[in-house]
Amino acid sequence: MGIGETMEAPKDICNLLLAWYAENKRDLPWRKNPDPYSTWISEMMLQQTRVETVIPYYYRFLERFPTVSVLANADEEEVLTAWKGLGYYSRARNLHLAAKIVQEKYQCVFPNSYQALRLLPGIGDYSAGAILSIAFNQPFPAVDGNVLRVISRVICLEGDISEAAVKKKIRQIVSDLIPEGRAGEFTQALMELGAILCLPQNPLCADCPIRVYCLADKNGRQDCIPVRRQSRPPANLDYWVAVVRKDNDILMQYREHTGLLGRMWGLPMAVKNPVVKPEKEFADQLGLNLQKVKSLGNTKHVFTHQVWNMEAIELMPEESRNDLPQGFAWIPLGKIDQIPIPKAFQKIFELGNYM
DNA sequence: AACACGTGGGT
DNA sequence: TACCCAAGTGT
Repeated sequence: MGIGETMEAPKDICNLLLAWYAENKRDLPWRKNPDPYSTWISEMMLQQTRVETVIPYYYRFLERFPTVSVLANADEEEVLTAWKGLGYYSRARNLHLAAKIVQEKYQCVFPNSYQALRLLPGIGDYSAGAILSIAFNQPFPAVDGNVLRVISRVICLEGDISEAAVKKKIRQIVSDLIPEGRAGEFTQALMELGAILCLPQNPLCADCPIRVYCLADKNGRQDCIPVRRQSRPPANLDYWVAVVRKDNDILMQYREHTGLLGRMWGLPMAVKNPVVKPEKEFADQLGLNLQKVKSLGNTKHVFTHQVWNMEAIELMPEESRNDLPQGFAWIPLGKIDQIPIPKAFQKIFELGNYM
């Protein structure tokens, strides 16, 4: 800093960041009118999900559920159907539940305090900070993956960012940085920097507005930071998936309450077993005599912690019976896009050209 | 603290 | 290909 520079670093960082943001921010739909409801919806959708993925869901969702009241009074199944394909379906259930709470407890006026927001299901520390700063311009830090990356690089922090103590430290730093009266812009500027310049791999440091303040860049550590403990490799599972077809109906299963894809509609599955034929396995499971029509081929679906290697088998019931075991139902092909079916099973339908 | 919880895009 | 990891939360 030269003589006559009275600006302190924190303030300078904020000014550079805000000026850069004003020039370079993306034109995102939820930035048009950051009211509490639409900010909340966008934040729930954006959890662990890319902006480009969220955009079409965001438009459709707000069109169908334009207010807290409409959302609160909708059927859960319709909310889940609107969420279909986005993943992490507990977000949709929590969203629906939270809307009911906002309606009952706050007469549909979205709460604007940290304590009240944190009590709503689906709103954790990050989302509370994001909603308070973006929708209410209150000086709360919102520390997401972007901010963790930006700040850990700026201070050249070599500690593991998945540790609570490290997150806490970064939250404090961000909190101290928030400029007076500009919390919303600042939150978004920090995240935007992480999203478009301070990238996980090959950050574009040459274009960074706060490069002069970045200690990782100064030390040549920008490619090593942030440090994150590596996750356990996913388990590999081999399944048969049954497509039992009766005229235009497909036999589907409402999945059990808990666990992966719980309370979503799926297809009957069985762990592959080399000493049993799939038609026999599914016949036992479904209480139907089944005939194998053909194998529809294999497809893979990757979750964070599991990989499903699926062989889809088309089967035909040998007799027409209507008493199915608990949780199973015949669903007309044309109705399938109106019920919540996760991507893993959508892939099976595509494999067999059913849709 | 560590893991479950979806999906997709980038390298 | 395989791996990383994304505007995280709940348990």
